[in-house]
Amino acid sequence: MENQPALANAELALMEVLWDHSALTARALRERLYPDAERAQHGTVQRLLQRLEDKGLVRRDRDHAAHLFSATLTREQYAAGQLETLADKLTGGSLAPLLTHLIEAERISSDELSRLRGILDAHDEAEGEGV
Amino acid sequence: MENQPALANAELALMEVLWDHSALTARALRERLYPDAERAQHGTVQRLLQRLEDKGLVRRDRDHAAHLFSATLTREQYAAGQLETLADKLTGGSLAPLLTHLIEAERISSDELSRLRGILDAHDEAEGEGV
DNA sequence: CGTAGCATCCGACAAGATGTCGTATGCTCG
DNA sequence: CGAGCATACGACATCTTGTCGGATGCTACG
Repeated sequence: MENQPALANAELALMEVLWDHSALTARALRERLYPDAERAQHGTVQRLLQRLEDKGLVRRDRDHAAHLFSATLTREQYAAGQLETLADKLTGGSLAPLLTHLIEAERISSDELSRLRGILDAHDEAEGEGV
Repeated sequence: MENQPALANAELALMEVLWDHSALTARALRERLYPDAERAQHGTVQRLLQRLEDKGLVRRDRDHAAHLFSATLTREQYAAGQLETLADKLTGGSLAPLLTHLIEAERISSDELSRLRGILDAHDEAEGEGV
């Protein structure tokens, strides 16, 4: 409901790394993000990390000399949140209009379509078992 | 493909008006966007309109003393484009992961779910008739 | 204990996007 | 022609983002 804020390029790039490696130090992050940097750029990473922490997307484990950083959300959770935000802003929270158009405009492969159908069906089954 | 750029607040507000009224003059737009403005703010609307035109989201009919402005995309088209952009950025273009999470997290009402199912089914039928 | 070395913290800044104006210029109609 | 309204557009203040650089802090080792 609180509409996850969108991430900018460098922030997203950093999150991508965190999504692929459960917990990393700022140094490890820097090595992956700026492998061939002349300048240290360690400050840059710290800054990004701090702002991401402020936004609630990164958790910081202070129990080590060099803090360990990890994502608070999975990529899928973040993505789903962005989708909700989008729907809230544009279609009153409803996903149907978005999907409808994408399908009608033939922008969704049949593979993808059957995958979606599979998701709905799977959910139906779960439904039967009560929550 | 070309990833429609996202719209900021004032721009989106203006598009909302255009989506509700096929073609309007800048003046009509201003009256709806800033109904109780002290200052004229006509320049602001013109500026927004111009930037939106640059982004390709607004079309301008110059055949009248006061140009007539209209949206080049429907709200649904724009929304669908945003959804695609989102999927491209976060899930390699695939929608399934987004939907999966939303459904599993019970963020989609059953109403919405049957609507989605309806969309998929409708598409199946159309399928049979060839393109 | 002192200090080298690496981490964190945080102020600063440039660049770009946004929203807002003000003004110059242009068109139309009486 | 001139009034009145439109458009064109430069200018600005504000925000966000990405980047540094330097101050401060912690740790480990001689």
